[in-house]
Amino acid sequence: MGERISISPAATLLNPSCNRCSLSNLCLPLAVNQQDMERLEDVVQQGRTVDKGSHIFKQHEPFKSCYAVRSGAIKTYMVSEEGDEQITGFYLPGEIIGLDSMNAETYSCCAKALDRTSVCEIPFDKLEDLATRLPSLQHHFFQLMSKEIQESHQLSMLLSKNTAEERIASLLLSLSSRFKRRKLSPTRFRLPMARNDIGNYLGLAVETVSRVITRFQKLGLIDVQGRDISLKNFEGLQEIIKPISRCSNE
Amino acid sequence: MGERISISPAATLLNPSCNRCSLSNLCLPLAVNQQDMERLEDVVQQGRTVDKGSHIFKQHEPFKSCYAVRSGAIKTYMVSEEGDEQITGFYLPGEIIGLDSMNAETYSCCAKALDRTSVCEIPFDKLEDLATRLPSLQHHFFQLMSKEIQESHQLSMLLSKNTAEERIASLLLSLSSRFKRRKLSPTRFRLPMARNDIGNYLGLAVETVSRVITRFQKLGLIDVQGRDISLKNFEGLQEIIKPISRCSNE
DNA sequence: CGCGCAGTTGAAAGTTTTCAAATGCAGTGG
DNA sequence: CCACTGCATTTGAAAACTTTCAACTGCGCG
Repeated sequence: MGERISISPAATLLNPSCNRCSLSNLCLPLAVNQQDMERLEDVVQQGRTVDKGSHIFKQHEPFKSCYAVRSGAIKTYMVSEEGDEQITGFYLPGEIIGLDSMNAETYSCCAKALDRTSVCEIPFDKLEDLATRLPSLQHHFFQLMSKEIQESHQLSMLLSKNTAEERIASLLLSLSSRFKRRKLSPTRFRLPMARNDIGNYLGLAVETVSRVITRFQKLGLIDVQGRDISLKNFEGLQEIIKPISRCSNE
Repeated sequence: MGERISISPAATLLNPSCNRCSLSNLCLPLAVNQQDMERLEDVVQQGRTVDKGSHIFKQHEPFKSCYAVRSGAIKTYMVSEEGDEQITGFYLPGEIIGLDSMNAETYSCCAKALDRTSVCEIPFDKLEDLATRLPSLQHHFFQLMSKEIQESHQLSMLLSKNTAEERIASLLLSLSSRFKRRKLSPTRFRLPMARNDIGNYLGLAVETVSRVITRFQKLGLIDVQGRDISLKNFEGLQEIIKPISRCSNE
């Protein structure tokens, strides 16, 4: 299949004043000096662009790099022998994929662009090397990975204990907060993924996703037009999900 | 309640020849020189013992350390506002807990001993510090964390796509391979956790767990006596679960 | 303009859960 | 040492949520 990969003509996201990606405060928010900055730029290769539907990497390919999403959106998924996919995450600009493959010779999942997507490549060997010299980089990656574990645990919790409505409300609010983080509207956004993907990710049939979204619409919680969503009643959605809280003092 | 914590009188697991824990080839399999070894020993505090039912740490407590399990077994779980637990993992000797809290000021889950359990404490600040000087230690922790992400993703997959039978077969085989790793019998072992915990972890009602286990017994796949299990038909169990495989070439 | 896929909706079918209750096991105290 | 209490486990039957199957609608693109 045509995995069309091209180099973006101009690094439009670069901030010309310091030659630094405008998203770096999200994916690599490091306080480093000029010299370290240059080292970092030597490691991170900016500007690879992939078309919608193309892979950034595939399961079982040799693991070489992690990637930071610059624009677009990515889904990662594992494939079983029977051929069914399990989506393990959706990744938006400023987020990093490939962290789950750092323990192996090969990628443990596939990464596919949900839209036309631009990524920065972070070769793992160079990253490891630099991290030993840049404590803040090491610290940052420990944090990133730890966060990924935590989020995956929360997904497990969602899948294990929550109803279809709770799962979908939770996903919507997660997307909302991630858009907000990027200074975009937390209440009006376009879903980067198909209903199919939502269902797959949340362990629900497509039809269930559709029904729940329709129900939310009827309840006045959201307003949907295809993939365009606006959250009308934020608190209502929050009440649907069950937030994590303090450990019981048994 | 009574969180009785004591210091083990003698570090019985230490290998006297090199003063190194006999499990270190599992949790910290590093090729380091004598000097680095001493640094490492300065960081890892061995020999804290907790009674069955006691916590090693609790959600929302200040995060200070990760812990390596030396003996016994631990479950980690998150607690929601409503008070219901979600178990995020079972940890056996040679495995490390707390990796999901390295991105925050506080622990993101509780860790409770399923049996009388001994742990080695690994203060995070010292670990980070040493990791910048010991590339192999940094590498090892990247691997550990990556593996944890991967395993959590696989759990998500299990919860999202698989039936009760597949989930339980999968857990049994996971435990089996982890006992094998410790040179214990992979076919006969004692479950460290209650049926309740299994159900919680796998997103099933206790009753379902009980029924499936009974069914496996009737099918001749396993032989159960309370928590003592022997896997009679290993291949049969493997056929029940759907293994991960190569990415489809779409 | 029509094909094709994404999304929606309805009704029946299935797992799994919930509710209820019995049984077993273990630690406690008499 | 045994009865007792409490918790873990098992089992049965009904209820519930979600899935599956089928069919229809809608939108984007060639």
